[in-house]
Amino acid sequence: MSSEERKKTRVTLLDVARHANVSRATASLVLRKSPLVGSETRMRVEEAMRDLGYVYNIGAARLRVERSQIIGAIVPNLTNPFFAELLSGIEEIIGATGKVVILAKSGDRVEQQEMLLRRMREHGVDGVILCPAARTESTLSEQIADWGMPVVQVLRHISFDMDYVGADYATGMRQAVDYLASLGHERIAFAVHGPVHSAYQERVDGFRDAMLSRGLDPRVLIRFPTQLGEIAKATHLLFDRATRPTAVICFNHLVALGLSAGLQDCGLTIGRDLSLIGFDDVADAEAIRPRLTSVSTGPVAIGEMAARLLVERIADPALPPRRVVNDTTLHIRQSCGRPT
Amino acid sequence: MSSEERKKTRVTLLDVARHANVSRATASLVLRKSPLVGSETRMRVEEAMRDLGYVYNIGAARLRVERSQIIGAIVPNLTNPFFAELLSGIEEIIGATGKVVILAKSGDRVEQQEMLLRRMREHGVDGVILCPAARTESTLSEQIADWGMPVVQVLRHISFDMDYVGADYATGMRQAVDYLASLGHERIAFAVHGPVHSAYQERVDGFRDAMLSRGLDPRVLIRFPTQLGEIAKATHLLFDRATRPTAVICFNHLVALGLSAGLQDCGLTIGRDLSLIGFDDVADAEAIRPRLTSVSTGPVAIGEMAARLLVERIADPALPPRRVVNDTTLHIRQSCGRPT
DNA sequence: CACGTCACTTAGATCGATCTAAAATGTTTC
DNA sequence: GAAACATTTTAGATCGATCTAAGTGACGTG
Repeated sequence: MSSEERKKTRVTLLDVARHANVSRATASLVLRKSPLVGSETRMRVEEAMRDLGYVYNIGAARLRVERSQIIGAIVPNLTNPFFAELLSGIEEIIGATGKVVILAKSGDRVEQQEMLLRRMREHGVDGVILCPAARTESTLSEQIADWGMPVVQVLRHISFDMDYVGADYATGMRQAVDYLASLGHERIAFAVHGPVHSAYQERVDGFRDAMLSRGLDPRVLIRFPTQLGEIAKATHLLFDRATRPTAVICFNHLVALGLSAGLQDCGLTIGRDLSLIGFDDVADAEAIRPRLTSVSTGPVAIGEMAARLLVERIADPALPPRRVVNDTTLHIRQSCGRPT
Repeated sequence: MSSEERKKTRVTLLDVARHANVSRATASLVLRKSPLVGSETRMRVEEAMRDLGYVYNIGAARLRVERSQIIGAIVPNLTNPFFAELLSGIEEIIGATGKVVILAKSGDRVEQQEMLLRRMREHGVDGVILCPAARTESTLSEQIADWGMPVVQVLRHISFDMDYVGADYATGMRQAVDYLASLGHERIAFAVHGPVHSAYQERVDGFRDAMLSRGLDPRVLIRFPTQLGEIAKATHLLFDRATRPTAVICFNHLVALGLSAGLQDCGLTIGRDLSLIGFDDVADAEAIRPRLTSVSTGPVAIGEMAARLLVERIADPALPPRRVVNDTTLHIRQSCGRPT
């Protein structure tokens, strides 16, 4: 019990076994709650574990059984609250199953992502939840299959051969466009930013399709800087073209936040001078003023679902690949009005 | 090379050795870049590794050497962007040293935290960065010492015997109070929320000391709900007392965001009708309108510093405990004016 | 009383790396 | 040509768990 004795060498199962007058094998059975051991023996062993302050060594166990109880999560970055919420959902579910999450950010760089995947394999992760970096080759999925590593794609996908959890961006776009159109808007811009990936493409395509089916001009894509601070300063991009839009749909929470700020800086009143619709709707969104009408994609729920899928995939690698596409909902608040 | 052969049994160092016509020991030396092996042999082994698609098994290695290359990070939650930024800093530094971060959230619950610490010990983490849950007993530090586990406290501290990295909340408070006082404010409220812990206490004490040294009444502490959505709705608490404050200092980013929204909902103009100062200044802060004057604590830098300290602590457990207290800076923007 | 059954218990091999101590090989030196 | 030395290489034990296959009693039965 006292700290000095234990400090040098960690307490091992063999120590426990000796202390309880049983064999290592029996102690191991107690550890794994096997029904084979007698209740009197079980109690003796459990007491010995407490007495000695025994700590299970998962690493050693993993050498025998093929299960590390570690899963990996790779996201582009963490300062974007959207990914933080995603991660929160992942950690919640994985933690509840007794596993542990290794966290890493790729910075949307393919080489970094490759390095991280290797590192995770070295750690023997049971599986990985991956939000693929922009420009990830689809051949990565073959490599992953080759490695025999269970992987769930989240938010973005590079292959149909791996599980995927995301949101229905196209429908979200349609909801936004339809709502604006119903208010009478015709010149609607889509404010995009960041690298191109499947989620980007789906939003852009969704925007175009929704606009076309309304008979509206789908070509007004305006590209904003990546950094939040720069977006507000670039607000003028909205007005640099011949025909000025009466409404803007934002690519994500960052763009919405930036433009909301930028428009106010220009002295414009959102919802009156220009209508604004956000995308993603992270937790902070409800505290922005003016209240932003926004398409919600539910990052926490996506993270939870991805974690569940990964757990199932690990349990049964032969399962056919599944795609879970969450519904989006349009939260109508106060940033949209009739065009002027 | 082809996927079928390898799928059953993972490629081991022994396979590599055989393929390169050397012993397991030699292959191991190559792996660890020992200068002992001849350059011709080294090349042969490295080629074999590539040919067979060998992946290092850290878990197996860890059984011999006492180093898992895993560190743990425990934070109260992840949806608060403050902690997400902290984590981003941690991951950045730990990742750069070739280690990996296990992430977990305690939900500010002591039992959960205890369970997580145990789980991390089972995984043999080399050390832990811990933001202690509220109401953590200071005896935890003795247990941790007993375990011989390197731990760095971040943002909150429970003991002087462990390393600590945080921000100088007291000085931050003084900066805020001084600034408001210099504008002529005398009735300044401190809007707090959440559980009580060292960082909470330091802010409260800092507020009181700063107010007292200006000869102002330090007793106006107003407690707001924990959830962001509730804060805005509770804004009226500011005006429920006999003498209404002319300025409010916010406990953190969430309170600042909530009150900023709530005040606007009341039809008040921030900076004119009431002055508001934020605390923490996460990345989003620069995009809030009106621009919030705010005390910045630099979460990313704190995370980075904590990670560096942990790495040093792991390298030399005998080091005396250190405390790193980052300076805070007051970012003056537009949410404060003269009292009316 | 021998034998089969039931309920536990255990010895020893095993997972994939590292480490020690010794062996093999090559090079100088006298 | 042998001893001394430097340079590489290796056999085998080891880390702490799990797993297989076999062992030990106790008990009931024909």
